[in-house]
Amino acid sequence: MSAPRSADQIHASLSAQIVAGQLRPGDPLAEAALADRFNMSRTPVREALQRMAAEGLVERGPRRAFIVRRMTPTDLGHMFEALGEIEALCARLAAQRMTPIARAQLTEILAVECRTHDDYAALNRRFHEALRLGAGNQVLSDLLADLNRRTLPWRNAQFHTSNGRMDSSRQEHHAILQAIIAQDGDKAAALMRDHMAGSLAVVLAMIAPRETTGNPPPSRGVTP
Amino acid sequence: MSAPRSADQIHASLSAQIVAGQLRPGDPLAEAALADRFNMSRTPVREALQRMAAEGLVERGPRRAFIVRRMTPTDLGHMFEALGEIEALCARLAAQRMTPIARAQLTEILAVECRTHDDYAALNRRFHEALRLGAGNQVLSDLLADLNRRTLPWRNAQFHTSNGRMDSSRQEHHAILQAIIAQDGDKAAALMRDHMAGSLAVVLAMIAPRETTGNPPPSRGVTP
DNA sequence: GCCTTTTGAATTGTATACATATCATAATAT
DNA sequence: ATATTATGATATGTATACAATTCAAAAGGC
Repeated sequence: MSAPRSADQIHASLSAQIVAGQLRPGDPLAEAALADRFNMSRTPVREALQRMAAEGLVERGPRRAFIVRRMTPTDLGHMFEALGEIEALCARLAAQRMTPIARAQLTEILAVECRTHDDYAALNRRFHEALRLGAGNQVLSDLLADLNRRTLPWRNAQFHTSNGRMDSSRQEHHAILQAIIAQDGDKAAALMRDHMAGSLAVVLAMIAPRETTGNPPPSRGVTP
Repeated sequence: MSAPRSADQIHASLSAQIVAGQLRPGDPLAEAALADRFNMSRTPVREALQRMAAEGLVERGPRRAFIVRRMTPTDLGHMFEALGEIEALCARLAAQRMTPIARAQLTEILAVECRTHDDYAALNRRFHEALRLGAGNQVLSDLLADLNRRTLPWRNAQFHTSNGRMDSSRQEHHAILQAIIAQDGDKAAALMRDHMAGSLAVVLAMIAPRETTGNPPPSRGVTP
């Protein structure tokens, strides 16, 4: 059996709280307080925080204390651009490389009916995941997963936006699917770029007015 | 003054030894031995190793001991493909965004004469660095820096290859420069993709015959 | 003879004590 | 009154002791 390592539990718990918005950018992460809260010593807490720092989820604040990572508007723009471009790159590779079977599975994913936001979030996740797998590059897939995790605290803001976004997002997914079935890599990439830009513009518009290095509106639900 | 932190020193030292080939893939990194070698306790050694693990330079071996990261041939292919594609992406963005001044500086970099391999390695580094800056995206720039560090142990093998590669690499650089001056993003990206593929094919050809999860030939000099 | 079980050593994971740096507060001199 | 310096508290950085786990080797049963 795999031994339960304390540091891993802390890492998972803190990461989840950060991406869920329960811990917000700028919040302090004092070692002693966390050790007390998890009923553990500072050592595994430090390990978890150091790993999260390397992953870009937390940063150093005053007194070299760890704080939940803040983002300048410029940082957010760069991160979302990188996310969109690499996702577009994966779409192009997927169009070139997916097997007929994989294309059929991708079609199946989009054929599922869903009404609630949670349903659609799950569908959306499956769609993008299938595309990442279809690109056939583990490194790019890992990069996307990382960027997704790091932007999740900010993307969750999309929940409150119009339901219309859900419908247009779905149409864009189908357009991308058609391009992939046609094995038109450039078109798939261009469509995916627009798709990501559209969904992320909503986030930026919601975040820009607020102070950006501070706290994004806490909420649940993801609709890229 | 900034306090000298032991963990940072160890991290820098070990990272340098790994990318330089003095520590080779699969080599064990026992905590006690390293602590003894650096005349420090295990705590900062563990911190350095954990950060390097998150950065992808080391991995876990038997007994959960840290070892220098190994790579399957598939992993290497994925990593080099990701490197080439993102570099191409940056070239396209740079073509769209570089100011006339930045373009002039890029031209200057390529105008410098150089005869030794070290000279050319420096020129090459400056060229790619200028392009990353020109893309104007810190996140993509960081991603490239990471991928470069992680592939450095394997790319160093290129040193022994023919001098002809240096000349053709130089010609490819000039072609990319022309595309950027013409602000032709797609062409710059395509040229960069070919450029990276060409230089990395040399590495793969040299590595493929050997056992790939083991050790790359140790050497110095980089010529992407 | 081969497989299973047990036992042991060696290494990593965790806890705690101590050292050190950083920031805030207050006191003092100008 | 303001600026500067001293001083103290609080949090992080490091060292060391202990616990737990893992792998290997040897002993025993089939």
